[in-house]
Amino acid sequence: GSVSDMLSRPKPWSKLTQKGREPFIRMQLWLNGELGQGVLPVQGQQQGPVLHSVTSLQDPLQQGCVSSESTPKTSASCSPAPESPMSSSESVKSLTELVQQPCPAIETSKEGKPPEPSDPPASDSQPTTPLPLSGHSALSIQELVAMSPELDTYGITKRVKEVLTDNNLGQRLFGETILGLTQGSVSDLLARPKPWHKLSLKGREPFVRMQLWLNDPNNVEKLMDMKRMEKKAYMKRRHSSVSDSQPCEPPSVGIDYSQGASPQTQHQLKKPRVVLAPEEKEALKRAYQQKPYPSPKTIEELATQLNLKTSTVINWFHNYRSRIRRELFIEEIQAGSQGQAGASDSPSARSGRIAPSSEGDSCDGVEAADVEEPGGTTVATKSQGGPAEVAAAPADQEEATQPAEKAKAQPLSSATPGQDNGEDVGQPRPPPEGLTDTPAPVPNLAAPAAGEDAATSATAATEVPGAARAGPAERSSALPSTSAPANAPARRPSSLQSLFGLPEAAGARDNPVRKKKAANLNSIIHRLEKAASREEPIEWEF
DNA sequence: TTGCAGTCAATATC
DNA sequence: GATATTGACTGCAA
Repeated sequence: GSVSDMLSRPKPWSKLTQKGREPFIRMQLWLNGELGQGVLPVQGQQQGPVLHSVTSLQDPLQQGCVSSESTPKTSASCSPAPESPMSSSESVKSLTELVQQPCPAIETSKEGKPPEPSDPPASDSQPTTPLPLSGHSALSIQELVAMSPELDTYGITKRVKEVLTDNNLGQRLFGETILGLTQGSVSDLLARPKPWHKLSLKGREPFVRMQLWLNDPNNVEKLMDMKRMEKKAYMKRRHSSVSDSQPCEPPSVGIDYSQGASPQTQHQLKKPRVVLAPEEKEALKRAYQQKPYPSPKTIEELATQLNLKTSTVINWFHNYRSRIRRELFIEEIQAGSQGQAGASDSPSARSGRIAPSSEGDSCDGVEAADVEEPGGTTVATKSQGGPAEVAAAPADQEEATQPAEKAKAQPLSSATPGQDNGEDVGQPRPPPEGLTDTPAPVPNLAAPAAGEDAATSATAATEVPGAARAGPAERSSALPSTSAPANAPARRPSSLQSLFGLPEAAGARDNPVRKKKAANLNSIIHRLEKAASREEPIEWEF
């Protein structure tokens, strides 16, 4: 609590008492890398000699491997901290160099992690956590991250991808060896890196590792070695298993996370993964469009109607929101680089990437929805009225939330009130109380087959334009709104486009973009709604 | 308590 | 076989 308070409402130095300054000194030292982890004498004793107590904390850090990071497996990676306490001013500098320059010390592979492939088991206890940036970076990775200068996450991932593909190195190997992440995470990270400033300290870690790895002149070599070793181990295992007539072990080499319980038991214990049917996803997406933050009641209903567990619905919304947010990030990046100096290569390339994701129903629900027709003509209609409609949420409707949303989002879209499915499409709704909303039942799952797309788009469709409009509060912050006043819906599109550097034309068909925007809008709206319902005076920084 | 970030890991897709 | 997608989970912050 104290920390939270201090971080959010720091007092000016001059107003702090000696004691009050202590935490700041600690923070500064920590930022400078002079304060390692260790047990802080919380309260008490350290009184007077603030610095004294603080300095005493250095020790733990300098001793060899830092903990959390390095896996116990092999101690090899824990080289003693070569560089001890850096002076505050220097620390940052050296760190910068460390991260930005060739870093021979990054001993990514070998000992750092999965020990000999031949004995994969070792790793399973701690599947993740590998790597050890050892060598001169005896600083814990967290410290490196904390002190790291802003990194170009997009550029880093781009380079990593290049190196990996050029050398025919897989994500799995790279992830497990260098990042301590699983293949899926790596894939995700490489495909959709978040901008540095949007990352938490933890989220920055993989990027710092990647940067360090890129700086390592022997990076590829090391990874290749690992690859070879894995292969060797695999063959070895295969042989032995065959000869032992053992049920074949999972083919994956290296880190064998599947170890532990016998495969069979494991299998039985595992609960099957839920796989949502396309219709279910559609329904959820539609529900999302209506209400990105459904109330528990709505969730219940959705779950019931879709015959899903409420937790599944909840998770779905969480994941969806979060993924959409991420998509937006990339778009921002792309737009940014695009906009800038012709942003050479990358941008274009990326755009390609994005699109795909959006099309699929990956996360962009929103998108999926609106997509379609270039010209924006979505076939929206399709009102499904359909039966299947998961009636989403009657209940919700009342939720204050909607109003705001509609108030904003909808306006644009709808010139057509009421649209078929009643999805909120509505005209600009008045104030919060807006119970008015038409209950937009959860979209019908059964969207008319007709042009699926179209169908899907239905809802969104109606809002397509809106999507664009969705105005991104968040974004706006990033980009000066070139335009329109917050409430000028009509103009939104253009402003967004400019924000994203999307040519009008392109924008029209660039569904993905719009979708994201729509999603973003939803989120913003939700907040607004919340605020509205609370009647809290809120200052929005758009 | 709620929402989110970051991940894992199963599954789908290429 | 490698990579992409995605439901679920953990931990943290507000």
